[in-house]
Amino acid sequence: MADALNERSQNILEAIVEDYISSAEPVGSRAISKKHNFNLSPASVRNVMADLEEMGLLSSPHTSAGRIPTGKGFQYYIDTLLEVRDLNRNEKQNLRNSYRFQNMRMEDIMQEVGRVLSGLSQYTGLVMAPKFISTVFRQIEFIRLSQGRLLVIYVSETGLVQNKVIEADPSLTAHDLEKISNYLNSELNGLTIHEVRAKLKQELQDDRVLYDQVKKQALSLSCAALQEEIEDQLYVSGASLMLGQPEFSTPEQMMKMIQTFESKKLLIELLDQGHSAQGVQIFIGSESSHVDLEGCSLITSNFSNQKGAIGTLGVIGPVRMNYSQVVPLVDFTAQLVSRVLDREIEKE
Amino acid sequence: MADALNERSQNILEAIVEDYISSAEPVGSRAISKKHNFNLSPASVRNVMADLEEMGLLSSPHTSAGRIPTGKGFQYYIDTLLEVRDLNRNEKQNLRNSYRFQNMRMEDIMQEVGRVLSGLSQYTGLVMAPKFISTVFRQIEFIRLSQGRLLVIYVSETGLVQNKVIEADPSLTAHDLEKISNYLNSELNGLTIHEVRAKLKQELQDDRVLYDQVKKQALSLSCAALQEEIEDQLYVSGASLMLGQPEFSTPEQMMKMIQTFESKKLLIELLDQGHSAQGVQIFIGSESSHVDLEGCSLITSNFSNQKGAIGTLGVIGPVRMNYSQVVPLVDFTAQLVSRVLDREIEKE
DNA sequence: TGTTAGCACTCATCAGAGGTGAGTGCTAAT
DNA sequence: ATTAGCACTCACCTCTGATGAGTGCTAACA
Repeated sequence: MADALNERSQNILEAIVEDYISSAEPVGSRAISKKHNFNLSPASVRNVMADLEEMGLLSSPHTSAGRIPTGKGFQYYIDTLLEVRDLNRNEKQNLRNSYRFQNMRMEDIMQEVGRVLSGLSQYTGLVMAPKFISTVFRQIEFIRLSQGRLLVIYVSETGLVQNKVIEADPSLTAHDLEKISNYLNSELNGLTIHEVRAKLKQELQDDRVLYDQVKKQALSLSCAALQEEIEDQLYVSGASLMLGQPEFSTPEQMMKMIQTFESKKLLIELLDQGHSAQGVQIFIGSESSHVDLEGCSLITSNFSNQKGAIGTLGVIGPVRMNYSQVVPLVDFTAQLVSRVLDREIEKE
Repeated sequence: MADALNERSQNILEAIVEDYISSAEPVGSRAISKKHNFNLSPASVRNVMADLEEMGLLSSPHTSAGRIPTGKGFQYYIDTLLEVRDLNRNEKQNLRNSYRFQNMRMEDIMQEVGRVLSGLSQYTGLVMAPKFISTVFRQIEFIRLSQGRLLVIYVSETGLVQNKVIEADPSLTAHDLEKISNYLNSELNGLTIHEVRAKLKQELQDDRVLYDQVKKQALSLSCAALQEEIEDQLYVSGASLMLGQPEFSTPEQMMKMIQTFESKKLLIELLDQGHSAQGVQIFIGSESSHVDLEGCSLITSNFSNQKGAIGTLGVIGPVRMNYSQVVPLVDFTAQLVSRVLDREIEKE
């Protein structure tokens, strides 16, 4: 149906969307007929506009204002009109130079990526670290805290360090713990947490385990340490840039926006949705999807290393976003980060 | 000079400040003479107000509005009029129950404290983790990344895990690293980073070190790992509550506020200022101090364990803050956190 | 039949005018 | 010393009319 647009309608829709992207204001028929040389009078443009409005691609805030693209209109623009040009060599090099990953911890890299995404796009940058379950086991350490509580430190293949506290048999000595971690480090090295869990489950069913004290303790400890999910880590950068956008300029909208960013829950949910997809994904936060992100668009892409640890990064901005600029930025950055993750792994 | 206030002036100033705290609106003479039974006519109150204004404790936005306390006025109120009542047993127990520190990582505890501070005060909660330099050495681990880069994991006595990446001789084997970390773990245990540095410096000057390969490598690695500062960790909770305050309700002020919170730099600076003090401290962000925090007040207190790892927590809100409620909250929370830090240390 | 000029109409936005009320400072009476 | 009385100030609200951008419709035109 929407594909039934003839060329002229498409051109006009495109012109309206692009004008609206740069002005944030309703677009009138006169402006379209003038700026873009279609050789059409405003009246003709108006006719087309009326058709587009009927199809649900445009809307007018009130009778005597111009037209604004609807969510559906943006969707159509993105799906069929948007041409994403690749970055040229120069731009790629510039982007590479923007990132300084020398001797950075994984956390810092994530944060830095968010900062640069935000800085270059002038919207809000999001980076979600690789999910715990998809990371590859590298090393585990146990440190005794008081009262039978153990600090577990887990390091993934990519150098991501995570820790949690678990309850444990208070009679375990430091020496026991060392033996246990040595055992686990040699047994589990190179497996994803996913695989680790499968292996643990299998071994626990093996009766012979019962007779090997170290192995038994090791299994029960690692179960406690690795079975549960570790909270997702989301880095948000440049939230204040969002507040500068005219569509979020009222105090109420600002409040809502900051609250949404602060809780992170909704953002993580959204980033998760694109988690299995390849390449750049675009979500348009229309009326249909979550209320709290009405008027927002999210451009994301996954990054991963060769062993499969998958994270997601992206940019969130107003629906009226400069897609032709942001899409390649997100795309190339994801590739870049993927390469950095691979670099972290020691080639042995 | 300001202390030359007679009792009536003090009472009126107090009334004005408290009315203003609860209403956020200029306070008029009529309201004062009515609500507080001073048995004074509005006209008399006005006379006193005029005096207080002359002294710089009050100001009027324009001729026909009421009076607003100035920064100096608030300062006076805090210094000489504010009575901070202690929490009673019930309130203390409630507060204790608000915090759930069971099996939490240090990071989570900090975040949770921020959340609770913010939730109970309805302002913005701040928690700065103990400074790296003040923490007590517990354990260090080295993990090889690619290209001669080492991941250093440092665990403090309180279970705070920090990591960084350093360059290192690529020829070091995993076995070497284990020997080195074993050496360091036994040598440095129980020292603050401050003391560690002194010890390293001393040992490096000892010629005999040159002949002990392990010791030499250990020293050079630990220097690289522990010499530099690790960035301060600041947890900000409930920034959006700040935006709900009428004094920051314009879009511009909201933007400024969020930017200030986002960069964290200024906040860290401020929290640092009270870092050596004992007990609750109050900063009033008047015109004199930083522009970005004009109209804000900061209530902080340090927390520390017996070994001296010092962090800071607090609440930031409008100058027009409910000091009599927030001060005991901050105070008692700091005590609570201190006790939790001590609990983390294994009694051996 | 598609295009366009012309025209009446709509409606957000802005500036100015007038009214309202909270609050003040001053003065004179208590 | 305190206070009642009063003129005065000024932010705030509402009403008004003017302005102009933009629309929809109709009739003329190629």
